[in-house]
Amino acid sequence: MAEIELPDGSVREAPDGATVGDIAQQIGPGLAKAALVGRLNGELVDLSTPVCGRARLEIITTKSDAGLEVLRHSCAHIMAEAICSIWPQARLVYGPAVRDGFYYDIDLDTAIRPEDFDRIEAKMREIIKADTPFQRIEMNREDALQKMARDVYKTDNIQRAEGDVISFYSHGDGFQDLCRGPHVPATGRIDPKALKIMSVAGAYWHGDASEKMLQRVYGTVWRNKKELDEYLHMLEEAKKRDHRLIGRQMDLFSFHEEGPGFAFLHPKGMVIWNAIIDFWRSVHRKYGYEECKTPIILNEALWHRSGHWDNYKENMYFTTVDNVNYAIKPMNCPGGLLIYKSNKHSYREFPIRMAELGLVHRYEPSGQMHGLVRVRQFTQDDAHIFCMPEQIQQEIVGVINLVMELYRAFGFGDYHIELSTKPDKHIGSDEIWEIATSALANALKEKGIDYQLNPGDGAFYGPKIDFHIADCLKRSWQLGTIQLDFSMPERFELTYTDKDNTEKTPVMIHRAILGSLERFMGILIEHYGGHMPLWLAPEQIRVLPISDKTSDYAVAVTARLKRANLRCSTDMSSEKIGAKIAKTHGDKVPYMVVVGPKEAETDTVSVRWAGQTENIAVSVDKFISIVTEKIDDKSADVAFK
RNA sequence: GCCAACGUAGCUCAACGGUAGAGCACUGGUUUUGUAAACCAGCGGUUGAGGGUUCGAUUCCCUCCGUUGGCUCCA
Repeated sequence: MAEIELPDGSVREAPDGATVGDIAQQIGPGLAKAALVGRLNGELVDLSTPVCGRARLEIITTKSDAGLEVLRHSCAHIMAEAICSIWPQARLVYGPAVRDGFYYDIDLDTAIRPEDFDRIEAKMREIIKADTPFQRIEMNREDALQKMARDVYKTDNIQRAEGDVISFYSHGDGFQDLCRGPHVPATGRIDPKALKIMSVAGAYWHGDASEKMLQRVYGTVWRNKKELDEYLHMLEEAKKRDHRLIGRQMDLFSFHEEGPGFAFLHPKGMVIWNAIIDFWRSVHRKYGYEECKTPIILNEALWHRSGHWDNYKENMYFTTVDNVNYAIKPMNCPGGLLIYKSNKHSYREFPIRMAELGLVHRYEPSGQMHGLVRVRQFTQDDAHIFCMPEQIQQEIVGVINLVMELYRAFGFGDYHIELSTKPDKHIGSDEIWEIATSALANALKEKGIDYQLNPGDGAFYGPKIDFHIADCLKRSWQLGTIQLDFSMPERFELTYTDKDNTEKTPVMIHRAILGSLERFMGILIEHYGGHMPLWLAPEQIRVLPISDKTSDYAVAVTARLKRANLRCSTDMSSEKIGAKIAKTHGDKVPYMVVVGPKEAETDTVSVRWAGQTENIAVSVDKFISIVTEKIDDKSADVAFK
C-alpha cells in the first residue's frame, strides 16, 4: 500500500501503483475534475504518475500559479501542433510558459503573420475540442537521441536535458514533442475561449545573435474567458499610459526622422525636466555635492587611456576637427578625472563629491530604441566621489540615503537592490575587492536593506549596487547605480597627499540616481499616466471664465496666480464651460478654477480638480495658499478640502 | 544589428489598381454660455524617399529611411 501525506497533514492509503489522478478521485470527484497535475515529493508530475510507498502529494489545479503555468505549457504544445498541421515543414525548437502566457520557437522558412493567428487559434480550438489525452513516453537518452537524430534542435535539447530518462508527450492527431512535462491530462482541459495568439517575433537560437533567427510565436491562455478579457483590458490600459502617446497628447516631447534616438523636449516637457532638476540640485546641495560640467567632445587619446576605446568603441560616436580625432563622450568620468587632475589634492579635502548632469551620446542599434527610455542621447545625473578607502562605506551610505530621498519624492516607494560582486575577468588585488565589496555590503547592512546578490556580475574595475524601482504596473526599471572604481584613478595617475605626506591613489565612486533624465521622465509619465504630481505638472492650474463677461476677472485671477509662482493659463475661447472643463481634463491639468459673475463679486474661485466632478468655492488667497503648500510638500494628493 | 509588421492632413484612422475621405486640431463667423466637448463655413495631402511593373500605383514589386513588437545589448 502507498501512504500519501496530503498538504493538510492527513495521510491516505492507496494501493501501490495508484496514480495521482486516482488519489485525487479518492479525495473527491470535484478535486479530480479540477486536477491538472500533482506535486509528488516536491516535484510536479502528471496525473497518470503512479504513487508507491510513502509519499507527499499535493493536487494542483488551475487555482494555483503552478497549475496555470502547466496549463500554459500544455497550451504551447497545442499551439505547436496547430502550427505543424498548417506548416508541416515547421521544426519545433523550444516552447516554455512565461509570465502571462507562453511562446514556441519555431524554425520555419515561411513567415508566420498576424493574419495567420486566426487559423492557428481555430486549429487549437479543434485540438482542444477533440479532448485527446496528453501521453508521456519515456526512453533512455541513447534511444531518444537515435529517435531524434535527424532533428538538430531536439538533439540539442536532449543533450542539454538532465537525467537519464528522456520523455516525450503526445496528444491530438499523432503529434509528439520532446518535453520534460508535466502536462494537463487532456487537451480538453484548456478553455478554448481563454486563449489568444498575441504576436510573432524573431528570436535567436540559444539567445545568441550569431545563431539562426527563429520565429517566436507568443500566446496567452487563462483559466477562463473572463480572466483573458481582464488581461487584455489591462494591456489596453497599459497602452494608454505609454509615455510616447502621452508625450504627444500633452505636447511634452517629440522625435523626428532627422534625429532618430534624439529627443526634442517641448516647452511643457521642459517644465517637468526643470522641476526635476531644480529638486535634484537642492537635494544634492544638502548632501554636500558640488556641480561641474565637462565637454561633450574630447580628444580620442583620452578614451584610449580610459579604456573606453577598448571596451566601448562600438557604442561611441567620433568626429574629426582640424585633422585631430575626437570622440563624443558616452560617459562623463574621464572629464571628471581631468578636473580632479587640474589641482593637487590633500586628504583633508576628501570626500570630494562632484556631480554632473552630463549629456552623453551612445550609439544604439536601430532596433533597440524606444521612446524616451532608450535613446542615443541622454543626460545622466552623474556624480564622482573621490575619497580614501576607509571612507567608502560612509560615502555609500550617503548615496543610499540620497537615492531613497529622491525616489520617495517622485513616488517610487517600491524598489529592490542588487549587489554585484567580482567577476572572473577583473583588475585589482583580491584584497581591494574584499574591502570594496564588504564596504558595499556593510553599507546596505547598516541601512538594514535587503538585497539580491549577483555573484560575478560586477564591473571589471569594481563591485556595484544597482537600484531597481517598480512602477504602478509593477514593471521593474533599473535607475540608479553605485560603482566602485580602482581602475580609472590608476590609469589617470590620480593622487592625493595623505597625512604621512606620501602620495596615494584615491578611490573613485561613480554613481547615478535617476540614471538617464530622459528615461526617468518617461518612467514618471507612465507611472502617473500623465497625471503628474502638482509640483511636476507643466500646467498646474487653468482658469476657465464662464463667458467673456468675466474675462477681466479671469485675467486678474490668472495674474495673481502667476505672481504666486504658479504655472497657469486662461481658456479665453468662446466655448461653453462644459467644453472648457472637458478639454482641461483631457490636458491632465491638476486644477481648474471656474470663474463667473458670482466669483467675481466675492473674489473667489470655484475649484475643481483632476478626475473629480466635485467643485468647491474658496477665496483666491486661500486657493493660492493651499496649492502653494501642496507644491512645497511635493504632495501627490490634489484633493481639495 | 537581426526577424516580422507598419508608414495616407498637425493627431487618430478610412479608401487597397481608376480624379485621396472622416473625426479631432487649426482659421473665420454665429452663440455669451454655471461644471466632462454648441452650430456653420474654411484651411489643410506630389499617400516616408527613390526606382520598377502598368494606359493608369496610396494600392503590386525592389532599395533606402523611419516607427512598432520581439531577440541580443543596455541608462
